[in-house]
Amino acid sequence: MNYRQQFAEEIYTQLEKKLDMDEIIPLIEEPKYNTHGDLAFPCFTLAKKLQKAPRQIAMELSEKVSAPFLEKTVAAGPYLNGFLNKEIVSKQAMEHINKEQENYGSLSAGAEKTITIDFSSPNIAKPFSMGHLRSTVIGNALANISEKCGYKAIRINHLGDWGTQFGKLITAYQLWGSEEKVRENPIKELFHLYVSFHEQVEKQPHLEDEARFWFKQLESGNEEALQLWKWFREESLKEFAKIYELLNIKFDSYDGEAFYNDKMDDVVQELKAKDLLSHSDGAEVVDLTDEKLPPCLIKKKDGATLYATRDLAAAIYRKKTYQFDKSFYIVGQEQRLHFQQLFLVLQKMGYNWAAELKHVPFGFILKDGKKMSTRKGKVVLLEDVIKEAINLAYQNIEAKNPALINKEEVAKMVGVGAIIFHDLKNERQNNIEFNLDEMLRFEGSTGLYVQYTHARACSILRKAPSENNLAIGGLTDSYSWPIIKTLMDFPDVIEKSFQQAEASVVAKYVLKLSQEFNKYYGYIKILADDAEQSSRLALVKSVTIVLKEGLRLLGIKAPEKL
RNA sequence: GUCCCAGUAGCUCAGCUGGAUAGAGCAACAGCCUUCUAAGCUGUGGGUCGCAGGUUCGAAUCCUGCCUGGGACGCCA
Repeated sequence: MNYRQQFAEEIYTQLEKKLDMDEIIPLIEEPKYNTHGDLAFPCFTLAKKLQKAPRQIAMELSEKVSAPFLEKTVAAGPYLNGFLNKEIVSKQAMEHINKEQENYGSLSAGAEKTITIDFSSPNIAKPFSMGHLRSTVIGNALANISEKCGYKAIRINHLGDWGTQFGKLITAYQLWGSEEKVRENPIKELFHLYVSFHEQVEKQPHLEDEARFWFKQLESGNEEALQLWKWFREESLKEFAKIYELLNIKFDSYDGEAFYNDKMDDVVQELKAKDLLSHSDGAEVVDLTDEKLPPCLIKKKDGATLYATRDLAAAIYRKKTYQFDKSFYIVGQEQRLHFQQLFLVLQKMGYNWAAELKHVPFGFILKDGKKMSTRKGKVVLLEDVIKEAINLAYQNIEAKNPALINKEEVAKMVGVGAIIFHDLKNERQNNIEFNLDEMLRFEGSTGLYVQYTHARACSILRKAPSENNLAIGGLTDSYSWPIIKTLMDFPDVIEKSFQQAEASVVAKYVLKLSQEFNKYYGYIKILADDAEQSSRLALVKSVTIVLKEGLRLLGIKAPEKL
């Protein structure tokens, strides 16, 4: 079904080996304008080799190249353009998709391989911010896409459940906290305490010492501190679980920072044994001047470890535990340097598998062009945003289709879908200006647009005479053709999105397919009772299969009725 | 100061590993529901692709410099 490859082969034989297949394949492109056909081969590179004008080469090739899957080849200036045989190609494509169903587009590149994906990783006792949403949504989509490529994906939520902020929190709790309030609304109350601490510390600097003291107590196993920490952690996890439930995301591991506390000593010892540690201003570091990077800090002056130490321990532990072939870290772009350092240190330790570690950075969510500040408590709560989206979706359903049976359920799919899609439709590196109105928009290039298209298509299938036993024939009209071609692109889209670790590739794809289908829907009466009806229905069915699967990869549900 | 990311229509963004005439959505305006879900479709207007060089048969795309915005740069994560 790979016509690009076949087209290249035809050219290859006709060229009598003047160019290798490896040289021809990347040259083949899709013409920008459909009047130019489906495949194009520019002859510029050949012109030099053959000492002939590109136009002439194209002309000569057009007379020679032919194959059953090609309707014709035409020389258009320096290009050799190939037109696919719509009858044969469309029949094959639709038969294939309807046979494979949701497995269409699955790849085997990752078969027998494992990938760990570190994502979401919220901080305990702090609200789930919009920034964490990005990591969560991108990571989940990439995990799904990895699985589609054949990998076994391990979803790891590397919780921020350790660190000096707990000293601050315990201090604040003992001064101003109440058990009752925390139980009532854990995250809000804990976050309130955290914010209060930062407010008060300006007037009472000794609070910092108090916080340090309590963190020290925590580290050395003080029972009181430990009990509080455990409690805060549990309450926070309960809150996060609500959000993951709404987003329909599950993890294989919640081993966060605290989990590695007892595993860092070994790492430090190993670094010492391998003679990688050096002293600098009282701290212990791995020097990276050869790599033109600032040194990687391993231990503070006071002997405490740092996040680099923790991440080293985590990487080594994960390699041992999961035997991964690849490992992704879905973490904001501001931590680029940290991951560069981390991977280099692992290399220096002799771990060649460090080459398979990949930081997948993403842009900020900005408020008025600036990074949102969490310390001052000015944060938009994700849970509120999701609830608002669901609520709005519900109102829309009430207005447009009040007879719908399971309105609450569908509203949830639509509202959550809107938020996920809004995040995934653009390249992850772009910064996003926080804009609630835009997130909750339900027209144009949105998740709903895709869901709506899917529901429309499903509606047609419900009305079709008999959905089963479709006698699929080829479709040759110009309205179905772009859909067929886009449907055929799906496997390539999966591959590309995985290689680039870019879920937006899939999001853009489902938008494009939806757009083409909606045009078709407008022009063609699908249920018209004529000889091609079953073929058209096969096309509609193919579209629903691919849209549903594409949305699933992004983490979005595709209701059959809207 | 050094390094990283970005700069394309009024706004938000596409543009595949260089290829033919620069593409969507939103916003504006004009149309399309007795007929498969109008949360849709069709049409119109709107561009010195940040600036200046360079490489090439060919540059929005690659290289260099500059400008603008954001970020990172040792004891937070």
